[in-house]
Amino acid sequence: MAARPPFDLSHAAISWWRENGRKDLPWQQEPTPYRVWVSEIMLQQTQVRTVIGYFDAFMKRFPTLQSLAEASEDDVLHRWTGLGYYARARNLHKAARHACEHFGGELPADQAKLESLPGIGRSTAAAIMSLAHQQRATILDGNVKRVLARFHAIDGWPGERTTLDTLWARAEEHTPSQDFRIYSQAMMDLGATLCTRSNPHCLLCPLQPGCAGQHTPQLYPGKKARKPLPVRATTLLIAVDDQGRALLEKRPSRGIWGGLWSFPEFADKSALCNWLARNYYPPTRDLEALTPFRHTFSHYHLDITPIRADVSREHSNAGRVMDGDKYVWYKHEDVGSSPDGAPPDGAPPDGTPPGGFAAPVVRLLNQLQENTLP
DNA sequence: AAGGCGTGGCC
DNA sequence: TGGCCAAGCCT
Repeated sequence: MAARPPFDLSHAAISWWRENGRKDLPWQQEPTPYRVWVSEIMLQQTQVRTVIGYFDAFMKRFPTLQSLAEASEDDVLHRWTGLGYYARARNLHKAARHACEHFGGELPADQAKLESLPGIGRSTAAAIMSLAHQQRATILDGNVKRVLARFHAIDGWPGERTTLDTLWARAEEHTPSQDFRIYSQAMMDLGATLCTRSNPHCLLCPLQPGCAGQHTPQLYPGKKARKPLPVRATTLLIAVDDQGRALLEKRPSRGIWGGLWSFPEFADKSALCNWLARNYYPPTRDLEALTPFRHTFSHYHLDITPIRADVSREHSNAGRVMDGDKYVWYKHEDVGSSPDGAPPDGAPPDGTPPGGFAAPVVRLLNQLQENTLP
């Protein structure tokens, strides 16, 4: 079998850009170091559409590096209003003054010197070097990270040192020695228009033939590793009356399942038993815990132990429990096969709660209905 | 090195 | 619908 020649990423990206790239952005006209610099700062964590509304006005007010340096910080911040990340504007102003003071009023064509200016990091410095000074330099912004992470199927979150190092290494390797200016712009355009975070257009992508992530783009770049969620435990009382109704409790509006209907919740079995004995006669037989199961929230796992207790409402001293606004005896065959969604109005204490159910409660109610509680 | 910084768009 | 993310950098 003949070895396939390695896919030439930069060549493919450059060819694509010549045909399909963006060439009419405001900062691409007269790409002077100053204009490229201002645009790159504005574009940090900010989408092109938003920046377009600010760039020309800013450049009109501060047409040169000198004019920016001579302006007051307040004036600069004023022109930045609405763009967000205002430290960018303060740094821009500081850097302009520094450049006037120490770099002869010009932005240096030197990556290290650029990076010494406040607000200019490795990638922004490279963008200025490449796009404005026409020197070979490697950028790695969010677009390029996404493109390269997919192209090389690089696992891991780019916020991690090792992942970031890998991405920089790949980025350096791909940077051509010719047309690096076009290459830089092409990679950003690919990330912004085709290799988007969601719904990338792989079929239109010039890198698709060599892309290791083309079938699973959603895996890249990797997401931040979540530290393992804490585990909490709770106990739910499934009190069932002689007609098969279950006691539900309306939860307080704050906290988990706020305002939803749930089974009465207790810290543990003994708290549950105390409550049961206080409000009903002690159950006729020992309470057996049902099979515990896990419900996961965004911020913790909740291990739920349901405990069923058959109670007789004839023999209850439940007057203080039976607050119709907070408790209801519920049988969901009265309303339908599933308690999903908002049940129709019902009159407590017998009937249907006028609100939603906590998710695990739906599961338990269905099992109760089908008599399949484990 | 993890978190803060702003606003707008996405599903 | 609210969490996640976007042409990052600084501390």
